[in-house]
Amino acid sequence: MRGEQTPRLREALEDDIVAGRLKPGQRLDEVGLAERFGVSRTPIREALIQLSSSGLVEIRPRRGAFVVLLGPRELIESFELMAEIEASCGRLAVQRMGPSDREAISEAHETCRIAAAAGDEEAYYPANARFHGAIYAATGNRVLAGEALRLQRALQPYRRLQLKVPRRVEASFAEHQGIVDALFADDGPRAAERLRAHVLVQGERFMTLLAALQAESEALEDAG
Amino acid sequence: MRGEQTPRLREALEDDIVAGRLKPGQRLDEVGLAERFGVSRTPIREALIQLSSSGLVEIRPRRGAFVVLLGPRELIESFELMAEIEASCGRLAVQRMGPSDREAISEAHETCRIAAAAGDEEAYYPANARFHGAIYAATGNRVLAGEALRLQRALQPYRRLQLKVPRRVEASFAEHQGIVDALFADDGPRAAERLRAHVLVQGERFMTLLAALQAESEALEDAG
DNA sequence: GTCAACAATCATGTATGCAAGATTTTCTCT
DNA sequence: AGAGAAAATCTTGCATACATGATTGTTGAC
Repeated sequence: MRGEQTPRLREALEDDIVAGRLKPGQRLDEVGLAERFGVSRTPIREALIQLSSSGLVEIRPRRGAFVVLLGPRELIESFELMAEIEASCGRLAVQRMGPSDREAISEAHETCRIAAAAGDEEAYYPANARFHGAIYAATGNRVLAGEALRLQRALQPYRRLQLKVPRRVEASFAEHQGIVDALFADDGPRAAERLRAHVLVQGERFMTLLAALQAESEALEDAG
Repeated sequence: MRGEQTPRLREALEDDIVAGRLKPGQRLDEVGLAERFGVSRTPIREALIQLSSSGLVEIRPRRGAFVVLLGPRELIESFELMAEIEASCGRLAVQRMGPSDREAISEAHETCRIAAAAGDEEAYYPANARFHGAIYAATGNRVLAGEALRLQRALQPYRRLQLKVPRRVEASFAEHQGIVDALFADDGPRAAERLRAHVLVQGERFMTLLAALQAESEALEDAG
């Protein structure tokens, strides 16, 4: 056995969670994961601890590790934090982005346009992540960009649940257009405001969906 | 042996780092720490992994764990992130703070005043942390407040090095006064701007100090 | 039939053992 | 004596073992 299992395991689990193969609330059995990856519990535990620090996993003492399931309040608060950070990124990006940053943003935006025009939600997700990532990178602040990326991933499992919101992709792309316009007009405050609104409205859309789902499940409970 | 060593160890190490008893760049030997705390390496390792995720420790594969020593660039970037988050907190606090929040801010501010008037740097530190913490809490957003607190602690070891900057405490308190004025005048944008400036200027002061220290050490090298 | 208590089972938390990479020391050659 | 290579030492990364708290299943009483 030649070293460095933990990073690989962390990434694999992270991918599984972000991609939705491991669902929020699901329990992560150490022995099961150890068998699945062909390692002992030790590196699995270390990977889980790292994931708990990045917000994707919750470890309850003596109870085990669970894929984080944010409650409504935490979700709202997380989206608000995300909105604030994205707004900051937008303002700073306007001040500092160079030609290659503009190119990266334009390119990701075009990829979004294609996916949106085709109504291809599966393609829109990664394009959207790249678009926002390009804005983070354009700030030139790696610490800030790293925080933004971490939060983006932590919230990804919940964005995934928005699949059924009608015309979601079209609305998102229209907002992107407004953001790009502000960025390329070197209007920092406007870019910040539009990014903030873009993220907050996502959160709100999600909460609406959540309320609908809860009402539905309660109706089922009453019926059953 | 009755469970749950890891959290205790994490807190103890965190305190040591934040309080400066473990200095940036210092190596953290697993065996040594295990002996010191009277446990095996396993919970020590887990605590170190957690600290690495919260930004206080850096783990280099096969090399060991080190108290994080941010380079100039990372320091500037971290202070900028902190400034953005604090600005957001200020703006949101104006929108949402209740009477008890105002009281907590006032109280912490008065404690700062006393420490500043006495020129008591040791007392000013915790009072300053409480003042900022009261603003985070006033946002009503626990996720945001948690992030702000995490960053505050990650940067604490570097703030500590500013001890020798002349009239630092007086300048800081004067800035606090401006922040409080804006907050209590319900002027969100102004509070945000003043908080941003307050944190950024701290970073700049620190960088100036750092440059001076480096010049000094280089002069010593040349002489020796 | 339901609930409670107890026993058996299971998973986690920690300790210990071992292999491999990193570091330091020593030895050799120039 | 200094530089480089080889060996000894040390430390980390992972595997395994074991004890304790959690969970589940069973039995018995009401």
